[in-house]
Amino acid sequence: MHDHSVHVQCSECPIRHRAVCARCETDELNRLEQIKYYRSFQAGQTIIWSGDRMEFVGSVVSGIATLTQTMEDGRRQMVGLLLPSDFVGRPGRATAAFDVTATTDLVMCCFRKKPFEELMATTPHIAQRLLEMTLDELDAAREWMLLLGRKTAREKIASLISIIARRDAALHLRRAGGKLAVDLPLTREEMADYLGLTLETVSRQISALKKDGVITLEGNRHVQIPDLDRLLEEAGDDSDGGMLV
Amino acid sequence: MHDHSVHVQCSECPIRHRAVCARCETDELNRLEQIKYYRSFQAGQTIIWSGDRMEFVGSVVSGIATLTQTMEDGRRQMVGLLLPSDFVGRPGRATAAFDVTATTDLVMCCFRKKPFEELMATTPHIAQRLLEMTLDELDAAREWMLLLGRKTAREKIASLISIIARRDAALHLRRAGGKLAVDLPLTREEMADYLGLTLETVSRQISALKKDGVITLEGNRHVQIPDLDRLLEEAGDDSDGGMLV
DNA sequence: GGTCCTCTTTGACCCAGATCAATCGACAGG
DNA sequence: CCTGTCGATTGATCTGGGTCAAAGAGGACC
Repeated sequence: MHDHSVHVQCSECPIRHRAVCARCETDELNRLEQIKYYRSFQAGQTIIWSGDRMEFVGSVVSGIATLTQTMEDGRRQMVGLLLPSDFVGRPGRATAAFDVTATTDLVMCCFRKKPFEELMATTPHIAQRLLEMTLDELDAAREWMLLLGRKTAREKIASLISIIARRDAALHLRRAGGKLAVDLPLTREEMADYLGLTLETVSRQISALKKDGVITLEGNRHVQIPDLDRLLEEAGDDSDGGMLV
Repeated sequence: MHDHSVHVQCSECPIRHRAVCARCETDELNRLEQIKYYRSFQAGQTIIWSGDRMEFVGSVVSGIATLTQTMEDGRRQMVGLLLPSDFVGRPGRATAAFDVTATTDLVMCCFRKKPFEELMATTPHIAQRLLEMTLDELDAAREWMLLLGRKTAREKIASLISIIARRDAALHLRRAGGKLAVDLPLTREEMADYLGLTLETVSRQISALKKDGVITLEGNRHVQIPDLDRLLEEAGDDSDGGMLV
């Protein structure tokens, strides 16, 4: 579909970011220059919240946003993690029984809903592309459900790290000389919300994985993976899913 | 969108089924008479399994099918429940890291993949309709994730019952005189796989809900709901989502 | 009737992960 | 320098739901 292999700074985006904005470079959506605009959010800023409606659809250019659902008593479950190139928003009727929050400073490439819908109706490509992306997300959600329902805390942590590593690899981010490394873009608490755990358990399991040599830590966020197969095994994934070349 | 209010026997389907086949009656997909065919599966029959690919896309006419993911050691998590009018299959490339199994005798309204894809490319309506449905499924998956990650066993059971009740209501199935009742289409074990529990816990929690008067049981499968609000409260859902009427 | 067989219920016990609480490190401001 | 804040770690204890085991409740079939 896309060729994500470009590493240079995206020339179109008004801000600086680590990875090239794949969406901007190659996507069909890019044809829609007329109705496209960029929007920045600060870390911690809520973009929409339950009951409210989002007036745009768009994709993440840089930074990270999360979708979370919250119960009355405060229990929170993350239901979506939006990394660069991910799409949010629902053409057609409103969705949004969940919050969308920027966890880092965030730039999104947005399209106003109305004109976007009109364009979608006249351009089969757009709807098909969007369907493709939504189906990918649905697949990811289903793997996530397996994780939430059946995996142990240790497996959940290992899965999360390998998921982020996979995403990074897909965007051709850091792949420094054989040794695989990822930056966890989330706090322990956010990881806990992602995995359906408490932050204490997350911390303990990360420590355990470190002690067992599955990962090494540098600071709180930077994780090195000496042996990817080992990590995938810990994650309980039966297939590597062709993660890395 | 659809008008599901018809109660009569669907005149198009070659088989008999309780509810009208909403898809057959009103859907755009129905225009595709030429490439449409019906297919029956026996209860327990596996339709596709991991690694295999499904050669068709289609929607459930009658009966129930499940999508499940299985880990090497046998842990299973249901990731999709296909009730009449639900759609399965992925136009474009193959997905299917999960099994699709008929849990009851099942009839599906199928379209061969190739011609369906071609039709989708020329008919914007189809792709948009499919996108709409996929987004609905994604929303459902996200609520499911909240359930799996954060709800207690009791809340999970109450949620499952209310989800099935909602689905039944949407299809205008049984709504006998004020008192709401549903048939659980799943065994205790299947419910457990749905909810990320064990079958023993499912059984215990159903007994507990019965003892507390939230539901009454008639046989193993037939559940009466004397007070819907009470059930929704037990489910921990903050909104009734306009469930009935 | 009796005997499988599958699904379900119930009991007893245990453990993974939650909860409560203390401590630590990094960093910002005064 | 001290102090406050925020995130992370670690310890002690508790508990919801898993595990293991036994028994009940229908069918279906002989």
